[in-house]
Amino acid sequence: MPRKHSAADAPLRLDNQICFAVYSAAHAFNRVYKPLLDRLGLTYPQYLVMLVLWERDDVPVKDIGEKLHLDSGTLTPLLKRLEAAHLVKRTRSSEDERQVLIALTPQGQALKDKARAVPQSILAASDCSVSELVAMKDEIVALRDRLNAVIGE
Amino acid sequence: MPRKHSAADAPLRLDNQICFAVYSAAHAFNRVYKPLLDRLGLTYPQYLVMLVLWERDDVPVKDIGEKLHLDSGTLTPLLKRLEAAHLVKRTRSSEDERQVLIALTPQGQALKDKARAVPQSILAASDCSVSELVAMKDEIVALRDRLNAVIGE
DNA sequence: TCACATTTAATTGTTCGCAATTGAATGTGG
DNA sequence: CCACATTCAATTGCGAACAATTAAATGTGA
Repeated sequence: MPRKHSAADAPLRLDNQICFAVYSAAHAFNRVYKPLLDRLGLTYPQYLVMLVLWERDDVPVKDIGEKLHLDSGTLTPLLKRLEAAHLVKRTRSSEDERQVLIALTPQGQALKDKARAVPQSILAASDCSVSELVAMKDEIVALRDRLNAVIGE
Repeated sequence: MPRKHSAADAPLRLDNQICFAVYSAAHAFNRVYKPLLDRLGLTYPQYLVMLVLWERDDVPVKDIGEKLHLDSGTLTPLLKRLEAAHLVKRTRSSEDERQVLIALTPQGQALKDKARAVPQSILAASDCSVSELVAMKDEIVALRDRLNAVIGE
């Protein structure tokens, strides 16, 4: 009775790993987003930062980091690039000089209108109903939060 | 009737984006994996390459790239680091000298036994039944494949 | 056979992502 | 008031990830 794989190896098989499903799905999203975001002059992580700022402007770096689960080592250079692109302004808070507040420029605000086309294109590319996507999103978020709970945050 | 957000903005809200759910879940996985893989001396992408090689040894770089959706720009330096760690051997194929074949060293093979503990720890961290995880994985893979179909691969 | 296209890795340059450290500003206990 | 810890952003260094290019090997058609 020949077997291609040992049963003991099943947990190590690539196709059985949910982490690889998530990892490769994230890269697939990135590739779908790329041509859309190129038109806005943004990378995907930059787009995420803009999403945060379009919801609430003039926030410290730390708040952005908490929402996106990113630290200053990632955000500081990214925000400097957004500033070089004239989409945001970085200013030290006068109340607390440790903080740097990130505010949208008029161009940064204006980009929001062009960005509205993006979620529509992604929905189309997903080839899936909105309700299915919402259900999946909620499941994935729940899993993510359980993982984050383990590493204590 | 004051509203915090315009309904027209709903598609742009961070928490409504499945892509961000996937993106942040991938990073959460990475953080859970990190202490486990540190013990093996591997990064997460290196672990993925080892998973491929533990299933099938002595494969060209291109095959690894197709399974993991990565290109030579990512894999070449990664494989050189695995070679420097004495886990793999890189040799030009004699039949087709364009190809570089990746083979496990005895140490690379031996690492598989230490790696068996990893999926168990991840399962525990997920705080979720195996059947639920399998169902989620299949959904995410299906979504990923639909996205990949759009960008043509 | 020979020009030409294709395939395969490697290389270069840019941007993330994170650990670890630094330095300045702020908060706190004695 | 002052030593001390904490907070916050910036910096440094390393490892992905990918686009674009290069170079060598191989395949193909006239």
